Amino acid sequence: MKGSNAEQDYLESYRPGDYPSVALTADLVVFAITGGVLQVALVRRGAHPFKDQLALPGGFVGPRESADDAARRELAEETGLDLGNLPVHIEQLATYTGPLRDPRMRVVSVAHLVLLATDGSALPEVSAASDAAGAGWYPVYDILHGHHSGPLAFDHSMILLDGLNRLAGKMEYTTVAAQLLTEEFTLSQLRTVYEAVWNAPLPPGNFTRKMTPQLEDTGKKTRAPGGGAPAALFRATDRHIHPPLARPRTNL
Amino acid sequence: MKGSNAEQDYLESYRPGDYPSVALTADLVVFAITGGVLQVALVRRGAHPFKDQLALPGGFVGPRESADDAARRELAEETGLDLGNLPVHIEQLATYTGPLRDPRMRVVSVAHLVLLATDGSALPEVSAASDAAGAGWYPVYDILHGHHSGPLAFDHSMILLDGLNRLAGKMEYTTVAAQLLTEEFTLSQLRTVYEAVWNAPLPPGNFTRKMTPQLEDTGKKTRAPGGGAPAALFRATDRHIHPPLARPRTNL
DNA sequence: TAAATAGTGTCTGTTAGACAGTATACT
DNA sequence: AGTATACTGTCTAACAGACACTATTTA
Repeated sequence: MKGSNAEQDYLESYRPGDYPSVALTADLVVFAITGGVLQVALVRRGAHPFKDQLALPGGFVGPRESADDAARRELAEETGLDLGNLPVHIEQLATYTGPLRDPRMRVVSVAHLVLLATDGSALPEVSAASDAAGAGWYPVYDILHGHHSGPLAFDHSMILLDGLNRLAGKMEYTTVAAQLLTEEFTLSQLRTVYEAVWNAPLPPGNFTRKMTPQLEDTGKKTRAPGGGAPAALFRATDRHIHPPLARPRTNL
Repeated sequence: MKGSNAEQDYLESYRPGDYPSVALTADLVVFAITGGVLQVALVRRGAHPFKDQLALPGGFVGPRESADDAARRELAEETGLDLGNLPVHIEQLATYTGPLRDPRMRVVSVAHLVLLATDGSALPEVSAASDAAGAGWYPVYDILHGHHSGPLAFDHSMILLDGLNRLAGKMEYTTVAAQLLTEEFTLSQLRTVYEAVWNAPLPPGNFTRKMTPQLEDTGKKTRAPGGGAPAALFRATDRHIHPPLARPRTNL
């Protein structure tokens, strides 16, 4: 049943017109931490529809790549970051299929959640994409509140909110938060990530006690930057936190 | 900037050939409980590729519907169930975009997790789909182990596994498990659902104590079926369980 | 010395986990 | 009566939450 006859057989089983076709894009919700604030990478649209409004970066999925491959390629293209070197966390978020979400034509977007590693102070370089008049980092909670910006293009505000909720939820029971930091980090830095994403303060002492057994101790210590004791450097493990870390009331 | 000129403008901004197009399907991971065992609805393929192998039900997303709408329509068509009446839980699971997952052409599948309400004994009716030679319910863990069946068509084994993991994980911190039962249910029935999905026994006493405050008490009681005290009937709420219910070692 | 940060100790209230015990119904 | 199921009580160990306290560094 596996000769060329059978092949001929099923290759005829679909004819053009039997099925609707759609354009497929990979959209990116790229998060990074700066100054204790959760930031998202956005581009400003140069063309209609939603001209001059902010949008998530993204682009078409090529004929021979998966959506995840496309997400990696787009990330490199739109931000100039090379994923080969940097430890970048990418996971599929959700797929948005509303038939009218793009007025031009049927576009289905597979959204991806991307976490960039930073040392908590310097932003990773962001270069403008070819089809965007500008690109930059924006504080997530400001964008979601619509401060100084207005809504995002298409249904990107909803995608961004879904991305934030995914990240915030996953941080309760995994150590994903470490993906927003360099390979070695202190518990203070990690706590800063939690506070930035959850938009709520956490008591330092209890945070240390809860997280320490979930991480790998490198044995190294930091030199204290502006006064204070040197902090131990940890490395992330893929452990599940059980029981999860309790999240305070959401401050969105 | 919003006149018909601008409209003309952006309608020209994409020409055929600028972007690759794909066929979009909605695939269903339909779960139900019978006899304390988690079952999944599968169809047997009548055509190549993967002829005569078991597959998840699904079908093309129409030009004017979202993937979620298509999932609801397919569920009604393939199982003969009317979702207007029954309380059926549907949520998007993930999207599978590997360029070679269907040898005939580029097919992107948005998988959905579907939970059918049963009383724990009778199976919901399943009628064969038009393009499938047979349809039925199969124990999930048997299928995943490949007992008496072999692997599923396409990448459907992975989709099924993802669906199981999503459900099992969500049951730790929500009351989704109640979506596999009728509107009013006893704690024993709910515990049966947990045991079927997690494939592990749970101590009845502690389960009752943990779950009772998460549910709405109807005040009613069951008549005891085969000896034993009458059980209180509860209704599901959308509460988050905090802290989550601990899951025993996975028995997959 | 003063200030800032890291990390530990301590106390209390809550809960999981284990399991015994009691209550209620059917056969 | 015997049995099966529902539910509550009890005990212990572990943990969260709150907060004080010590230690180590820089200015």
